[in-house]
Amino acid sequence: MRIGELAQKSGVSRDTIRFYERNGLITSTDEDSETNSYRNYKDDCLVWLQFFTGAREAGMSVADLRSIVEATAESCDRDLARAVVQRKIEELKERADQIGKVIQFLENALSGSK
Amino acid sequence: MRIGELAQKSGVSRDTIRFYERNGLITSTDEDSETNSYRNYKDDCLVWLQFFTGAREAGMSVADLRSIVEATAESCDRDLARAVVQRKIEELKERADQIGKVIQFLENALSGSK
DNA sequence: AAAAACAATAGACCTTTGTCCACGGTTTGA
DNA sequence: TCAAACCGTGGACAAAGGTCTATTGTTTTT
Repeated sequence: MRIGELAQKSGVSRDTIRFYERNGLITSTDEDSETNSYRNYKDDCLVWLQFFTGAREAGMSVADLRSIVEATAESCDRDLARAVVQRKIEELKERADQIGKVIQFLENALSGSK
Repeated sequence: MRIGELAQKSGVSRDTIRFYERNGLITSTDEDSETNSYRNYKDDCLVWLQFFTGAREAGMSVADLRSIVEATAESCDRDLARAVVQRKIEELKERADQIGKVIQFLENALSGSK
């Protein structure tokens, strides 16, 4: 599929898709190298983009995402991928904990101000 | 206390404290307006700064923090403050949920790649 | 075939969140 | 008293994450 379709389906703007691509988060092929230079995306790009959107909301950086994408590439060591992803999971859990603490603080503030 | 002491106690740099102050997160008084223009901070600034640090780690923006600070100011309506803080708590919970989803996705990816 | 819609690239621009620096005053300890 | 340590201001700089525009080329639609 072309970028417009992918953008529409994923809810991620064309510019952002190209930005992600420049940053190694997704890849495309040239759909027809003789006539145009349009990017062509496989269906799994859509899944990735949806993941990226959620992950960004969860506070992961583009660099984080790239390291996951890279580690899980076909060519890569399965154990390495596992380690990288495991590490990111740990970081996410820490962040979730931190959020919990902040919620606590705010709830205390609320009840303390009664 | 002066900015250096506050910085040292809070672990927040002087520059960042001034930055926060410019952005309405904390306030100071002029310790001795005749001789110098040094800022003077009350003890509760330390508590705020510690909260800010945790909240930033949790993904809250400086603007978020400012709205909390403003709403909870003495002069403000108690109910308004409650509403603002409640809203921020909701947002934090949403973020925590989002993190949970991302963790799920990553764990699936891990077990799916076996 | 002509217009409308879509795509590519390069580069400018924007916001957020700080950090660093230079320059000039103020305090403080030896 | 004199240097070291501290403080203030203003402004430059930076990195991240996009967004927008201009220009040009390709498809599609009518």
